[in-house]
Parts: sequence; structure tokens; C-alpha cells
Amino acid sequence: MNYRDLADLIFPNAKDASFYETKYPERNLKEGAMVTRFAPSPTGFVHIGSLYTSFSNLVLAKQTGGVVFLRIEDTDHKREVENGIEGIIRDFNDLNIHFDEGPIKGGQYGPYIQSERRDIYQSFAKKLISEGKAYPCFATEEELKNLREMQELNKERIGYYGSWAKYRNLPVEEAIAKIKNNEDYIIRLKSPGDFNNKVILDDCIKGKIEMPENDMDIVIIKSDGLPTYHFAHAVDDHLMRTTHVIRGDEWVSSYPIHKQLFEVLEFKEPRYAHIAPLTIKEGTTIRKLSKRKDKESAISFYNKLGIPDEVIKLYIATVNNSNFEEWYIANPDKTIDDYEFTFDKMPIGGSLFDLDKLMSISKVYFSKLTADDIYNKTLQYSLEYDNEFYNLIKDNPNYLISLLNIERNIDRPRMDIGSYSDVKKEFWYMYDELFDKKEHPYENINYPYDISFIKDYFTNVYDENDNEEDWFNKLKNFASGVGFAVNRKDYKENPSNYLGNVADFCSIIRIMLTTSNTSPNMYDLLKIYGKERLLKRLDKFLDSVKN
RNA sequence: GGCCUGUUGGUGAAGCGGUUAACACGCCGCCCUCUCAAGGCGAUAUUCAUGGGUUCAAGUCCCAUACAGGUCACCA
Repeated sequence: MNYRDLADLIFPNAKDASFYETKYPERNLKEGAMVTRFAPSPTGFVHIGSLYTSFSNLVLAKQTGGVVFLRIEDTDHKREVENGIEGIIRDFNDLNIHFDEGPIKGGQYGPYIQSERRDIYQSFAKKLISEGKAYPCFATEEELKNLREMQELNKERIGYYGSWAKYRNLPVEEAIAKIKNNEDYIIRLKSPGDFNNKVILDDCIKGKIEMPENDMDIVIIKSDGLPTYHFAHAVDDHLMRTTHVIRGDEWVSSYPIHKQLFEVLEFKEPRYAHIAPLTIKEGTTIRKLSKRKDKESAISFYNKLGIPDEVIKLYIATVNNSNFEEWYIANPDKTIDDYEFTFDKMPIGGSLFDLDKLMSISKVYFSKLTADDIYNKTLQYSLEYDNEFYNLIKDNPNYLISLLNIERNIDRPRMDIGSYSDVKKEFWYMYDELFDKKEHPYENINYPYDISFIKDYFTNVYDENDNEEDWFNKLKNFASGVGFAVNRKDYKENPSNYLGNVADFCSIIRIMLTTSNTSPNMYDLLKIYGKERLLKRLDKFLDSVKN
């Protein structure tokens, strides 16, 4: 009896591996086109980390005229989540991210769900067994535990390798007898490696990294008949003709295993690009952004805040390529699609996730949108997250649009708004329903002088039909009459001669209307709000500030 | 513990043997304007983790040390 008999006994129905080689031929693509893939476990949703990794895969395939596909890695039943696959596909759809091939879309190199590829893996495992390059291992959990303890005691390297690999040289006859006797087993690679040899990973991002050769007899087929990650990676990325494996850098240390698998299977090795993870600060320690622990990792976190998906993509592009940001500022009319991403500009160490930076990107993004666009999205957002505001804005679009248009269609628009929820924060005071709800809108506001002249100003001077220039001239004139300096220099030279600068006068009006020291252009606000309502608010203001 | 990787200002980060050590965000100040922003200008600060070495010259190359991260499963 020989290896062939053993292989036939274990996988009696497996097709010859050459069948799949012809079924999935080389892709016919132009020189330099990258074939990449994003290969998540079906955990049910897309988080920032997966978005980050998939971004590089997507963008590099796209800009080289290549192909990017989605492959679901569901070989672990214990991790299974209900509707896990659907969730991921839905999230990518919502994010407007589309793969060239995948579980839904299909493609010539499918199936794209690993659990549906069982026969393929088994064919290649069978090939290895019949060549004596893999073998059934009958070690029990107990045996492996003892092995480990023994190795720890003797200060040996831990693992199933070399002379520690009890079943690697089991005679074929004995193996066959055990299988016929219904003993449990898994399939291991008979590693030809030597720990004292070196292998070099020539990583597209990190450069050359030297590591010891793999000599572990790693598991390739588990007891449920499904492959381990390592084996599935080698078989799939070969048959799907991946040219560049772009993945998280937690995989760097398993490169020696993967290299060996490609050699043993006589596959051409793809290029690798290992991406450093997004990290987050917890107290003083920095750690990988965790999809379970960190609220910042869920896309829904940003949806809730009212930050558009496009902004998240811009942020990811910024972190992904160190000179994207500079380029984007220099080319404000271009989009992500116009930028050429390269491996050598990707960060080698982890990148700290910075919400401030994200918000600043978001403000620039919002400053480029039209008021109509913001209105519509804000309406959608409010419907989901803020019913009160939704009801206030839904029947009177033009009111909010005119507010949003203040200082918008100019060379350098305002950048107060960084999210759909900011719209309310910015303009709440323009809605009497919201304003009247506040018990003490003018708390802690007082003046060292009597401000009742403001009533005089609004009743007798302010005219909502004035243009901006007339409005301001009249305002200055009035302010001067009640003791304010009209130009800054005069005030600076003799501050004691005045109640304040004209700026201080304006501030009184601004606070009356908005309760805040900062707001969009006051002339526009006053005009949109209307004189009649202004007089009412003025009374409230004077009542509350008059001590 | 073994094997890998990283450590540059308040923050992110460029830099690849010779630079005033970019740029962005933040903070502060000034200017401008008719208010608020925006914009312009400027300031601050890093013995480029520490200690050795190589070199005429070192964030930049080499070696140690410290600290941080990753990885050592029938999980991916």
C-alpha cells in the first residue's frame, strides 16, 4: 500500500487537482494590472478596519485596470453569525463600494464563499497526500497538550514539528488501519522546512523582512473537512489568480507558512502587501482599533453622528497614503478616484485614529456641498435620528436652505458644519420652537452698561429692506451715537472714551439672536429671521439681561 | 519566552547620508474686513526613545538597551 491508496481512502471522490487548474485559467489582463481581493470573515458588518483594508484592494485594482473580488472566509463554524454574509454585502452596498466579482455578483472564478469550495480544497489536499507531502494526524487534544507541556519544560520551541510530530512518519498501513478503525484525524502538511534556514518576504509596503523558514506541520484540513486559513489562502489565491495579497499585517509572521504552501503545491507565489492597522489610544497605551471594544470602529457610529460615508473614505485615503492630503488640498476640484495610490506611501507602523482630523476633513467636505444637498441629507438624517428637528424643517425647505446658503457660494465658504447633526447646532436659534424651549437661554450674560438702547435701534433704525451696506452704515451711525467707537484704531487708542468697539455692539445683537458669540453673517440672519420676530426676541432678551 | 515590526513637535506625519527637519490638525498672537467666520502673516516647541559605533558628514547605516505593537490554535 502506498500514499496513493491512503489519499484515495481519505478523499475517495475528490477530482484531480488538474481539473481546477484548467477550470480557472490565468486571467487575461494587461501588463501591470493587479488582481486583488478582500476576504473577510462573515462577522455581520463592515467596520472601519475592514473598510481600510478593502480600500487599498479596491483602489489599486481599479487604477491598474485590474480586478478586485470579494471572498467570504467562513471556514470556522464556531464564529458563524446569523446573516453574517448578507450583513457584509449590505454594508458595502450602503457604502457604495462595489467589487468586480463576489458571492452575489458571481464571476468566472467562483464560488466566492469558502464553505462552498470544500471539494476544491480536498482535491489539492488529496494531491499532497498522494505525493507524501501531507498526512493524516491522529493526535488527540490530550496528546497535543502533553506535547506542549513537555516542550515548555524542556524549553524547546512549542509546536508540532520535526521529531515532535508523532504521526508524520506513521507507516501508510498503520494510518489506513486507524482510519478504517474510525479514529479521528486531521490532515497536516509534512513540512520540508528547516528552522535554521531563512526566508525573505519582499513586502510591497514594509520592504524586505527576514524570518526563519517554517518547519511546523501545520493543519491544512480540519476534522470537519474544511481547510484552515493558510491552506485556503494558498489554494484560493492561486486559483482565483490573485496577483497582490493586500491584508492586515498581523499576517506577516505566517508568511513562511504561506510561502512553503505555495512551493509544495507548485503554485506561483503572489506579491504581498501588509497593511499596518488603525490604532487607538486608550489612556497611555496604543492598540489596534477593535471592532468589539471601540465604538469608533462601527460605521454606524459615524452615521449616528451625521458624518457622511464619503468623509470616512476621504479620511481613509488620507491615512492610507501619506501625501494624499497635500494633493487633495492642492486639487480641491478632484476626487479620490483621480489620485494615484502607491504602496510606498502607505504607513509601515500603525496609524492612530484621530476623530479631530476626521471632523476637520468633514468640514472641508461640507463646505463644498450645495445648500440643497445638505438640506436633503439633513432631512434624511433627522428622520432617522432627530424627529423634532425633522418636523421643523420638513415643511419649509427654503427657510433652512437660505440659512445654509449664507456665505456658501463664495470662494472660501464657511466651515462651521461638519455633520448633519451640526446643522441643528448651527441654526437651532432660528427656530422659535427650539428657542422657547430653553428655560434660560441668556444665562450668565450681562453687561457693564445699560443696553436698553438696543430696543431703540431695532424699533427706529433697523430696516429689514436695507441692503448690507446701508444696514451696516446705519448700525455704525447708531452705535457711535450711543457711545461706541466706529473704527478699531480709535477704540484702541482711547478705549476709555467708549463703551466699546462697534464689534461689541454687534456682539450684543448677535447674542440676542443666537445666544452665541459666533454665528454666520449677521446681516443675513437678521433678514431671514424677520423684524417682527426680532422685536419679540428682543423683549425676551432685555427681560432676562436687565438683572 | 521565541520570531517579526515600530519609536521624529500637543497630535497625525514627511524624510531613504549633507535640508533653516516638509505638510496637515490643534493651540497662541498679529493683520485684514463692515460684525462672525474665512483668509494672510507669525510664534511656540522635538538633545528626531536611550547608549555606543561607522563616516569629513547620521532621524537617515551598524550594534546594544528600553518601551510599544504583532504573532506563535483543528480562529481567521
